[in-house]
Amino acid sequence: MHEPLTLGFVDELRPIPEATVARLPLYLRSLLELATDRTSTISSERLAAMAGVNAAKVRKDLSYLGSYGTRGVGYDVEHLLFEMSRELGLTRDWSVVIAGAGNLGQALAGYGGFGERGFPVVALLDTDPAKVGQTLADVPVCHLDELPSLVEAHHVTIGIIATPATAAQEVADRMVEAGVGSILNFAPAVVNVPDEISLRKVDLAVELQILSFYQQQRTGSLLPDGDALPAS
Amino acid sequence: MHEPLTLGFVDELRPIPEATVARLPLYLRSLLELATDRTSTISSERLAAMAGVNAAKVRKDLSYLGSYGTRGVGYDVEHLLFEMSRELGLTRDWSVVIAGAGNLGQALAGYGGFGERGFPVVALLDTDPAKVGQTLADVPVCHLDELPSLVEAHHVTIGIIATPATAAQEVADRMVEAGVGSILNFAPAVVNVPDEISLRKVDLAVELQILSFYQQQRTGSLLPDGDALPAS
DNA sequence: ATGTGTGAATCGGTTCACAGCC
DNA sequence: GGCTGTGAACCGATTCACACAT
Repeated sequence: MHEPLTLGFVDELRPIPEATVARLPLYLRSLLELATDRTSTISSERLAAMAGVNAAKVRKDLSYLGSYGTRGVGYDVEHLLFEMSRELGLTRDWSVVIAGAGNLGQALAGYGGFGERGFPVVALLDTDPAKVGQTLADVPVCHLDELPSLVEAHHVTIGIIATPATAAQEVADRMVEAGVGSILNFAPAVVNVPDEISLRKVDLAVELQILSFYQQQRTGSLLPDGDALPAS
Repeated sequence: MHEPLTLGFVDELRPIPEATVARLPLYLRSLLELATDRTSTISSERLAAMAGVNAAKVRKDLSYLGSYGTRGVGYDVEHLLFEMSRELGLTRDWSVVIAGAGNLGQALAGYGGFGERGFPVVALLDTDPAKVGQTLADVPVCHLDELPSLVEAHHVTIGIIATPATAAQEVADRMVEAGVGSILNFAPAVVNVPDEISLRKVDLAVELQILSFYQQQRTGSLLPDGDALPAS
């Protein structure tokens, strides 16, 4: 029984838990707010309140980045902001393409939040000849076949899938083939990618169905006929 | 303040783990696919492959719903579909309002996926007088002040927040006040709601930042100067 | 006195492995 | 023989609680 020697690739030798990684952007957002407020120092307690988590979690999470706090005082906002941005890889831009120039794809392209936060959208991709060549939300619509050259020209690292479910796997395959290293999938379909590619998914209908479950639990037994709450 | 030890409300006496609830919609999707294929029976192994999880997880998850499988055979697709729909509360429609008639709100309203799956969007809400009164993507745009009457008239149970971050908490408060029981928040802000309200969040920028982290880990050490592959 | 950093305890969820039923 | 259902083992993540630094 031998360890598969630090599996994967080299990696720096700090194993930041996945759950922590998922929260770092929350802290980052809070820190940015504090920075514009000219707040110079923040305690785990207050940062926790801002990020919507508890203080113990904040301290443990931040400790994975290093010992950037000062006992009895708190964390220096600027310094923490810097270290966290570095850790998250936000000291540079990461170019993005969005596959699927439909409703959702266009909205995502037009959603200011991306470019501003260091994720410039370099193209929308579609196969519909009526769409290719247009510029929607300031983003050129290219044919999906252009993917490899776009990736090369703009050093695209992230692909967003906003196509119908049926096209999702095909598009993902082509993204991986073209050299995209990370994929965010909005299509309601399971997509498979090689282990070395990062994949996250957001399924809007699934989110509603989860809410439906809990709603059902609360109202279900009381209201067989699906009417609203009786005024308490 | 009458909190019985079994926290919350009565509930049926099976405690379906949160992680399981979040996967049920995935199974549901797979089962719907199977049903249209006229497949009558499915093993945990095959269902797992379709849903992108492993077989042990499928069996444990499904066992929370009841013993609906047949040893040596598998699960009856139709029956499982029925039970799962019931459990998820999908035997009835749940009306939805979307706050924020901007880019994202409009896209969500136009996203066919919702209405089709039992979540009719009854209104977009905004405070911009230029938008109120229009019909976008077949959905009427109403003033946010209309929220209480809309909730009452259409038995709205789910609110989607697609406003700027600054408006999110205010909108959430008004939704809760109006009687909405579940909220899906797309705004990049932490919103607080009472314990009895279900809240889920989807933050697009956060998703990209998480991908950025892992991308960084892989390429980071190799490319001190922040440029991409030394092609060209 | 205050608030971080972190081992230790705990919890929820996943995986294993096999008994039980078809 | 094949596949489900489920205790038991395991693993990652959360929470606790306190020593330690300022």
